Amino acid sequence: MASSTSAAEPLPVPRRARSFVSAREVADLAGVSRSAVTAGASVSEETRNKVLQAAQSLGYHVNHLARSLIQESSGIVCIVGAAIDTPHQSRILDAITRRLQAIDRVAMVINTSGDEASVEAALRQTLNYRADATVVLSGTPPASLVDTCLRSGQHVIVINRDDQLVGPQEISVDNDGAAREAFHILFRAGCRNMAIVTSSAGTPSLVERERTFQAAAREAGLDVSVTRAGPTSYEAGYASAKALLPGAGRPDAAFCVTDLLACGFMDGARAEFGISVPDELCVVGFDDIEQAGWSSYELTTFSQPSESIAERIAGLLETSGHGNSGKPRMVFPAKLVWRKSVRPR
Amino acid sequence: MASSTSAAEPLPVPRRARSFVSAREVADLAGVSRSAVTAGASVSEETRNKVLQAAQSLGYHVNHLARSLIQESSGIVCIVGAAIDTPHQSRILDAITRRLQAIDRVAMVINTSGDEASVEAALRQTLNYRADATVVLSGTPPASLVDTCLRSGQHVIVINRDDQLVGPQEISVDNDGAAREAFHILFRAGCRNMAIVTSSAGTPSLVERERTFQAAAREAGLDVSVTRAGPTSYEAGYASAKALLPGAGRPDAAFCVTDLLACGFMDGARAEFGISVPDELCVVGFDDIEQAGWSSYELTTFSQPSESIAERIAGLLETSGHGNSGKPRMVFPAKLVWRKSVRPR
DNA sequence: TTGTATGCGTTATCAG
DNA sequence: CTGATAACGCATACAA
Repeated sequence: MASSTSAAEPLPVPRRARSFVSAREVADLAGVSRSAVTAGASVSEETRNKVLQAAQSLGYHVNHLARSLIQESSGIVCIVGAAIDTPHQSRILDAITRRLQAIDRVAMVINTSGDEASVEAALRQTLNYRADATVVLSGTPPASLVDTCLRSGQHVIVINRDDQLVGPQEISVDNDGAAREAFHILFRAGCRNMAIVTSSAGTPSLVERERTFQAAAREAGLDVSVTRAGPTSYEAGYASAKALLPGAGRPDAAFCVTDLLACGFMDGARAEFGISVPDELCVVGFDDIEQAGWSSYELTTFSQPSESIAERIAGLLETSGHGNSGKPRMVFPAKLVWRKSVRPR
Repeated sequence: MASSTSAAEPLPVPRRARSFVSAREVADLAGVSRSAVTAGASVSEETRNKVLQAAQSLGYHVNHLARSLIQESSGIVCIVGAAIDTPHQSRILDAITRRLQAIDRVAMVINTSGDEASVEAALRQTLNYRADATVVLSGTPPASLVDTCLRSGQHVIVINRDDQLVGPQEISVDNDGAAREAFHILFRAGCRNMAIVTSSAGTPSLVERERTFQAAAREAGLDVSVTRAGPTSYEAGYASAKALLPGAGRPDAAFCVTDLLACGFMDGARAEFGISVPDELCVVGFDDIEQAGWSSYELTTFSQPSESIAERIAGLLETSGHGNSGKPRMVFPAKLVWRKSVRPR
């Protein structure tokens, strides 16, 4: 300890109340050299133990911030997403954060659900904290965002966004195949007057599902109606039912591009018109959110392989050199989950 | 390019492919001093513009990692939570991340849903990245976690955990008041044979709701049964209904300590026994998750003020000195949301 | 206003 | 194994 009463001392360091201890202090307490603290294997058992004990008693934790200054990797991965309180998005966020931890990365989540102005500010965080990569979940697409990240040489991974962006690595689900399959199971169920229930959001994957379903219908010589009652929500699904199901030429089937829409649609059909599913109306959803399996819905839908997507992200992060090159776009199949909202056969 | 064939060159700096630009480079391009780049106000309009333009064209972003090395604050806030894919938890996570961004902090989320072993590892991240604070959401309680953080002088905020921990600042919801109110509305609805549906998780707030409800019943001279069919989930609620509702002395009311349990319970009651809610069975939930408002449930429940909690957290972070002292525990009321799962009057 | 020095806690390298 | 030293990018203080 320095003498505490010497008044003449300049005391150059204000000695702010640092609560974290440095490797230097550990070395001092252990009575070893500074290098011995962070040395990997080249230390004797005894030295190692002294260091460990000192670190333990002082509560030492490596400062990743300082480490990242020199190393190429910060260990931080930014997850940019909107509507993370939504069943599907929260599940994928859950899967990603778990995976990330498993490979010793940490997730920094940027919520773009706020006002659009804050998106820019939020994005800056990604760069400010020198994230190793940025994962953009489907949703409101901050178009300039991806570009800015790429310009800074960041690793960008984009999920379920089929835009023509070059640079980012893309992971998505086979929306086309699923939409086509959705049409066929409805067709085989005998439905000939189908409707598409979607939202006004214009999310790429949603648009694709709509377009492909419509194309499949056209090929079969069928015309389908499209309803857009608002954002991608339960309420919009309910409102769609209210708007679509009265009248004479009531549809006998609905392809809801999202389970949330589907749940709302089913509830609207039942509560407002007493329609029975699947006897009078068949419904197919997308995402396989938890609620799709609840006994009030028993919704036939397509599951998004959250775990596989998260695993893939982890893989990309681990193998990636600095470039975004090499890996092609990855498309996962969306597996059909048969429940009871479509008549069998 | 350096000559690639000169064998004698020491080539001291490997010059790794740095993708991020430093303040030095901005200064060089702008033709100003290094200090001028990060200087706040003491810079001429002209200099400022040159700097801004250079920064823009180079794609410069301040390195928070380096900055945090010298400053007291890293701007990082750790959110530790389990089951973030759950309606209630995901909503609160959503609220917190939004608030945090509004006050220029960034959320690092640690998912403790994985194996218990990873919790320790995850916790270390908090310390490693020198987070300004750690917010522990209700859920699996890593007991030692809080302690370790506090020992490192970290700011710890704990939500809905009424343990006797000293040190952390606590934010919670008035579980007692709500549970008591739940009992009384069921009592006033004429119910005399009540059941509590809870989980085997042992989460502090859930335990409190159960205990208080039971106490209120006892005061009124009533005996209530308690069912625990598993974790805090829809399935457990469903299973509880299956276990509880056959038999002779079937309850006429259930207080489900969570909306997820309540939804499962209602579905079980209807699907397995054709019981009508609220005519034959009244149900009260807790959390006011989105699904509680869906027309298949119309669940009477208590809302957790996610936004207020998030706001409070932001407030604590902004005003807090280094100590955890001063602020008392904050308890928010849980507002009753009347819907249709309890008979009126 | 600008240049320069110093420190933050690491990692990496090298001489003893 | 130890000690010394050079980065890393920024902030801060001080001198020009």
